[in-house]
Amino acid sequence: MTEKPEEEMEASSTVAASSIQPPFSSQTSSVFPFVGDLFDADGGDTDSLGFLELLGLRDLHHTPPPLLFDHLPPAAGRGAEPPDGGNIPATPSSISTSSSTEAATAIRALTASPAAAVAGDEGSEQQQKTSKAEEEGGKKKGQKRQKGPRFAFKTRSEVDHLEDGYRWRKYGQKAVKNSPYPRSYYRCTSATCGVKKRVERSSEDPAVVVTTYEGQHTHPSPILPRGHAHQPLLIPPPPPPPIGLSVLPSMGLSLPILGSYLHPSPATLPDFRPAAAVPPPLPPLTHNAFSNRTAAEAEASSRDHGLLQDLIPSEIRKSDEL
DNA sequence: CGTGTTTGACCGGCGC
DNA sequence: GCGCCGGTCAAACACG
Repeated sequence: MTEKPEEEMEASSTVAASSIQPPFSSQTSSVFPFVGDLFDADGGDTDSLGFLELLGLRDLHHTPPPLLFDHLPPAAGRGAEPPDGGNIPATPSSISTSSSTEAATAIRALTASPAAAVAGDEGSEQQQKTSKAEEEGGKKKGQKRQKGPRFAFKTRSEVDHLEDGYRWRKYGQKAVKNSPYPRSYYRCTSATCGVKKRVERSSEDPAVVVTTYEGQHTHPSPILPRGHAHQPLLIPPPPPPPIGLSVLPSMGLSLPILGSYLHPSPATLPDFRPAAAVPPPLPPLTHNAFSNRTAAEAEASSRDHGLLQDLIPSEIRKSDEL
């Protein structure tokens, strides 16, 4: 409720996220659809490409892919309203185990308003504390404390907290009004990273987890979860995501990647555009996607494509290369 | 012992 | 000004 204004703002600026059907089979439905409109703001040529285009999957987009969102109940997460929580479903293991079939994830990328984007910085860590200073220093009371870029997306998963390659520390949990499910607050464990994320289940559809990322990772390499160290998560050095540009990995990226996007170095955010600037979180990769390739293989490819290969099936990659 | 989770309290923003 | 609510802190606890 109180967040409505904020969210509405985001919603208006971000528009509904269009989901793209993953090139992968339904199994890898964990791919996320990115918000086309959102990124559309960036360039006019992005017809229905949106995020994917940014990711460089233009070829894939040439065919308007069905929106995953369509699968989600309109009301899920308050429907049009951007749910506050959005997390990146990045837990390959979780996804693969829990929702290989219902891994369908819809992403809703939300970005803070331009002002927010500008104001938002990695300092989100102490947003609360700093927010005060900010408000006093420059912001007005009427303005809600704006944080760094935010994007939220929905994921169908049994697990609330999806692994995205980064390590998160839970620092709070609160019951949310109008929702039987509590909202969990996570913060990147990296001392220098102030990225936060909120995770909550949709009251409309318990199967849907809404994850909201806030801020950008300042560290290039995501940390693999302890228990998942053996997982073939490829985390190539974060390709400096040209914000507001066009090269964002689209689907297929593992959460780790997502993290990278979240972490475009502050230096690259000079003129950060709210919607187009922030790449939406990547969809939780399905382990399946990885399983198809060997780590070595992926690694090799990662050199060329960075993270995309992880997500994109070789077939698709081929087309991409072509 | 280090790391992460749980949980109640506290703080601040916002609407009435 | 008051109350509600979201968000965060921090101590206690659990686990490997």
